[in-house]
Amino acid sequence: MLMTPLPFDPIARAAELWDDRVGSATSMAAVTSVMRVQQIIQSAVDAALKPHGLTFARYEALVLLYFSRKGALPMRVMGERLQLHPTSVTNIVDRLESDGLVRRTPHPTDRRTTLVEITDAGLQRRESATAAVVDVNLGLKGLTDRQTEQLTDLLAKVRRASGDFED
Amino acid sequence: MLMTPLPFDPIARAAELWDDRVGSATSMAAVTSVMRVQQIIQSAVDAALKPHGLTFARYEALVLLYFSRKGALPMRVMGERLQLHPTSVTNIVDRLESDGLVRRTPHPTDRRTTLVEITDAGLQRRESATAAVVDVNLGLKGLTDRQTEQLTDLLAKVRRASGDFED
DNA sequence: CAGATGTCAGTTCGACTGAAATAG
DNA sequence: CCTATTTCAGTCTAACTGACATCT
Repeated sequence: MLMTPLPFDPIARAAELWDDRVGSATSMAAVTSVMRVQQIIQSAVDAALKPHGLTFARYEALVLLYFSRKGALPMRVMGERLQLHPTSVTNIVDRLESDGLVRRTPHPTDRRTTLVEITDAGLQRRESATAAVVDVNLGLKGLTDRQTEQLTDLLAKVRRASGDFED
Repeated sequence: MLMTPLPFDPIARAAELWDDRVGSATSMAAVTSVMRVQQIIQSAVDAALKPHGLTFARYEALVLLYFSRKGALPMRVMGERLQLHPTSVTNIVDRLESDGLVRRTPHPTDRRTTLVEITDAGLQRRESATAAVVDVNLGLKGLTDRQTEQLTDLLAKVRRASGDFED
């Protein structure tokens, strides 16, 4: 969607009002900022992936399989890693499979579980799509490498405190 | 959705693999972190708002009107501020209006534009919902006030560089 | 006339709930 | 019997496209 920039920072302005009327604006501003930056990244990445016939969710699934030791994972594990609802995993794998990027395989020992394996076409698609995504990542403009690491660290603290991971 | 934490930081681990195989992992890790934290916040806020019959998008619209000088704004301005597609504004206002939280009014001079005005019920709903949201904001745990401000500042740099606002 | 504003119809996406089938 | 894994049917949200009516 085409978006013309506002002539001021709407989050900073909302924070002033919030502080006046509600109090504790610092965390509200941070929350709103995260939501907004996610929106910016999501639309940039989706636009970059569109020519490759992928959404960000499907691209993430493809990358997860690519990174896995055997190029294959159980559906349940995919849901765990990507923090997806089981039915969302089914949905996403359905679409990847109908595009031939992924293949369902029976698990050798546990007949309940379905293995999802990335195909050669999937590997190729991941590669071409990644080039597009990297351009956008580098489009995390405005930050030095040092600041980018700071951002990741701060967000990791939030994630850990929210039970996203342990250790 | 119920989520058990992973025993490691999946983003840090992915960054190692990414670095090995793709390069430039720092911005990839930051991007993934933003996406993940947004997901955490979104589901926490949605859960907090559900008893109040609001989604985050509708709550944001309510707050925007509450903050506006006259408690009323044209649809187009709402879309601009909330970065929403015109049809999404129509959709969201439709639902708020059918819940009696908002009212469509003709613009006094420009007959093309529709003003959206927050009702008394809307003001009350915003107030009760805000209590729930503030609890979640304070649930941006793991960060000191100083770190929260740092986070907002870093994200503001990204937003500015992406043309989210000027000045 | 061109441009702005809002709506409508219809599609896509992904999260969700509840239920079921199958297997451990 | 109870639990785990996946799927299916259907709902809900919100973004999007394209078309349109209305108005400046």
